[in-house]
Amino acid sequence: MTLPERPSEYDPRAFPPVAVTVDIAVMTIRSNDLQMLLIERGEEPFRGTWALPGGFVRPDEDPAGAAARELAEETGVRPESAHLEQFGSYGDPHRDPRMRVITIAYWAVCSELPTPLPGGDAASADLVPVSKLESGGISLAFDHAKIVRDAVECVRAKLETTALAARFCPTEFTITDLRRVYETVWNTTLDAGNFQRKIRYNSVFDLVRPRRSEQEAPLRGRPASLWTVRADADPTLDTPFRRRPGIADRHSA
Amino acid sequence: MTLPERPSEYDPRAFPPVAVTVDIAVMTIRSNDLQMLLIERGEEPFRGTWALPGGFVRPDEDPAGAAARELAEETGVRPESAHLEQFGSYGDPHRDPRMRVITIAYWAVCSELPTPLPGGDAASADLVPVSKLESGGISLAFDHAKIVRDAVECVRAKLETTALAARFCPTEFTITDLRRVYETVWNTTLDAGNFQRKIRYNSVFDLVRPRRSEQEAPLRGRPASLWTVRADADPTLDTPFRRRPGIADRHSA
DNA sequence: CACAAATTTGTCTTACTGACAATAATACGG
DNA sequence: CCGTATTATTGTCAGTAAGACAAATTTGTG
Repeated sequence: MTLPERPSEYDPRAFPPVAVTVDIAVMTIRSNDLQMLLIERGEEPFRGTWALPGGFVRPDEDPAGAAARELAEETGVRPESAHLEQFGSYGDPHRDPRMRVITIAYWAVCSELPTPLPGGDAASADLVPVSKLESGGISLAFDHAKIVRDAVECVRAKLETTALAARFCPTEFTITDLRRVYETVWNTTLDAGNFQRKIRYNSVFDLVRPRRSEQEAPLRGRPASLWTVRADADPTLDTPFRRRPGIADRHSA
Repeated sequence: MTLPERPSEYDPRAFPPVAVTVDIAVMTIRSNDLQMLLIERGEEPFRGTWALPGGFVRPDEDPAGAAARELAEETGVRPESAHLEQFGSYGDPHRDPRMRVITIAYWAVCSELPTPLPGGDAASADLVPVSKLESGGISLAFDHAKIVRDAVECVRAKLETTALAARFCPTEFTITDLRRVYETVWNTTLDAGNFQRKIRYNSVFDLVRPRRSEQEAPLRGRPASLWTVRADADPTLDTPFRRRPGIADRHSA
């Protein structure tokens, strides 16, 4: 059941107006750190405060389309080069002081985020380390702090069961690249040898070239082979990776 | 960012009206079958068609509150006796022929669902086997078929990592009760001995009484001990249960 | 050529799973 | 009281995967 049955309520204007928006938590790895794209609000309320990029769902648009459009408009990320996924809705009656706003939240993961341009309605845009957001070092507009927390947890959890980690990398990547993604996002360290084995066993990953090409990052040591993900989406891993609670924390040192 | 910055767009009435609803996929186990509570619509559109219970999010209400209220109103389930969880939003511009309606979808799991009363705005309400919904034997209003599919998958997946299965049972249950939940929801069979071991090892479950009390169902055989879940919520299992693809299908015979 | 720095492979121990057998506790019918 | 049916619980054993390391391989550099 979606609409009430009493005829008086058929008239949409009988209800106070509601706005529907999308907010997008775009994550990437930069300088060995999980970072999130935030914008600095140019208008009240929360002028000058950091917030998630987002915007209205247009009348002819479904939310997923709106998210893809906003992603392109505000971050310059081509929708097909990023993984975009809905993870929840936030509709506290007073989350926006101006009026009732229900937002549908998406997370996105991409490699090679173009340097953020202060386009759209944002005063400026920047990548912010997720660790700073989690430690409360940066306060966010509206209820975006909670949305960010939930988005990060979604991505962390999804690394366990799917090949999402590869979305942080270019189409071709080394196993070490992939391991660094896990280590960065989970903020932990993983044994290189054991990790190698898991990837190699997983039918989701494909060996592309036995040797990494030139000019790539580590100029010393044995060159690594290049791999890809077999399917386009984020396929589920044959055997999941589990985050172990007791693993040493890289930042605790 | 949640609202556009151009002053002309501050006025909510500049936007075509949008309605926000919640829809709830209530699941329980009845007659050894996973069943979902559906209502038969009493009004157009889709009069006489089965649909998920749900309704408007009121102006002063957050979506979770609306879901809990509708759950109580339309199914008689006390919110604290069920596990209610949001799992997605559905906002295709034409999912409701009358106007733009965005719905926030919840799934709920409970034991002992009171016999559904055709209250609220529904012509009638009934429990329907999920197998019938999955086989396409019953067609649903709006996009509720997809919502149902997603809800069932959410619950199936959540059985893997959390103690949600216990929500299908009364507070005290036997390990066999719990195993039947897994078997029913996943439509599979599990080895009783191995299942026993997993539950016993899991710190989430607590032995309550060494012997099941009288008058309980199986009047023959060795009586089973009673167990509970340690915490209130649906805590994550120490070691997850994995759905194996190749397990024998109980309905294939 | 020795060395450093990576990647990759190997070894060994431990833990968990799945299949299946054995034991324990109860009801019931003689 | 005894044997049998039935269910719950415990035990066994082989196969698989994980974690901790160690070793070998491949390259660049001095």
